[in-house]
Amino acid sequence: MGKCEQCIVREFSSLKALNKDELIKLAECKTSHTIKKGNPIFEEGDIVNGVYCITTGTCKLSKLSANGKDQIIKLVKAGELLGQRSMISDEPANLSAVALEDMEVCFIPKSEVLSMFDNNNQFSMNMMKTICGDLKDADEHMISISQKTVKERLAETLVYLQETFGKNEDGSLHIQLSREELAGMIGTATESCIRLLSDFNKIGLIGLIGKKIIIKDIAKLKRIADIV
Amino acid sequence: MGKCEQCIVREFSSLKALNKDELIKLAECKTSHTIKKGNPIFEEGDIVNGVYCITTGTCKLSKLSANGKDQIIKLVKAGELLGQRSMISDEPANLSAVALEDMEVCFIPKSEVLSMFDNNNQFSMNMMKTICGDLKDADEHMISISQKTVKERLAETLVYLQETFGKNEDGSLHIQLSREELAGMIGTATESCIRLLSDFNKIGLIGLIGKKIIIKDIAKLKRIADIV
DNA sequence: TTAATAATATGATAATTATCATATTATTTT
DNA sequence: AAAATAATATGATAATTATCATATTATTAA
Repeated sequence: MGKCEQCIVREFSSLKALNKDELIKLAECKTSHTIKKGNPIFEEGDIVNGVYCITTGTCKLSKLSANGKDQIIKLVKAGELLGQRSMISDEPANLSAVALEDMEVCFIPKSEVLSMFDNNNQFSMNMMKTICGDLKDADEHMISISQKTVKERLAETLVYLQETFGKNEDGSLHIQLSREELAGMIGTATESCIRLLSDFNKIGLIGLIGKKIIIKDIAKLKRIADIV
Repeated sequence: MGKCEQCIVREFSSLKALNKDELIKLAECKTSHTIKKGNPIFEEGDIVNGVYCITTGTCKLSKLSANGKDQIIKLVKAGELLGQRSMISDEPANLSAVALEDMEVCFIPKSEVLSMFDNNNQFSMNMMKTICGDLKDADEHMISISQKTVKERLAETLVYLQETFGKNEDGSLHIQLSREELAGMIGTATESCIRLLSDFNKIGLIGLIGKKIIIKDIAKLKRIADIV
């Protein structure tokens, strides 16, 4: 059982408000889990009786729609918490969380989170701020889907992926998404996504080496995305 | 200065957790305001140093995009609170709130809300749940925009408007939105929205009397919207 | 390694939606 | 009430995007 005190990722989430005693208590009740790439942490409809703290790896939060398309709502990375919304709302999960790479997560039971809410106002406030941030992001994502073209959204998403998850030594995007997943993020058909990537490749904005994507002209991508 | 104790709308928001003493204290620090139809309660970029409790009327939360289109994120009605997100995030408002009809609102200063957070856990929890609900709605709205056609979204929105805001004696939707605003809600061009309303009218799903919209076949609208 | 399967790519086409033009009808102002 | 303005309506067309078909290339399983 790892010590939460020595875990650096907690500094990046609401958990940073916890004091030494709270961290010791947390270390005793949390459970650690390994999730292999492609496997779910939880799925739509599951009762999520606590929150997951991501130690390593990244996952997608997505929802499968009637027509079989998987819309990706958000990517969640190490340091962030997962499942707060369902836990707080006392509702089954609205979205599925699936690992995009091998992950390590710690599960913190609901009773523990609620007791931290009671005893640590800063923790509650942090959690509220996080959820408010998610809400703002969701609103902006909505406007983006509604008012930007697929091309603009693809450009925007490529920039986001590089700036949020970085790149490998060869310059390619570190986070590995299939074309289908990328399409699911920007809300379009897989073929449309592939076609536009091809276009971006032809005009030298990006490079495509197998499934890898290398951003070559981020300034121009930003201009296309209209990120001012 | 009205007494919050005797105000029924508080029962419909997070404020329902407040006890008698808290309500008396609230009545002393709140300020009441009248907002005429079409006027803003706050605008994008404003610092919202508290929350508004809506006593009467409905407003739209929207964001003006670069191309001049006003995307409506959400309608907020009597009994609900307004401005929590900005207040909690300590950020300027991300959206504008504009009255769709004459409104009465009470402004509760931030200091008061924070003190209620500190002293009343149920209030904090209610507020969290509300924001989580908003987040869920935003996610679902996003998926709807991304995966449904304009026709499906229009049907969905008409059903929502009737079920949420009711209808007048003549059967027309009680909430009065211009075609432009309706288009802004479903994320399409005004002309497209008008054209589809025309189509719905021709096949008898709705009636159009001037600007008024009368839902004639809600079951079929639901089927089109794919609300199961 | 070879076969089987899945992912990526591209062409052809259809469907959806936006845009521009222009009526028509309301609403407001003078 | 008449003129001016704004909102609603509809046609014509262009642009965007989805869908279906079919290669081509990777990846996995046998």
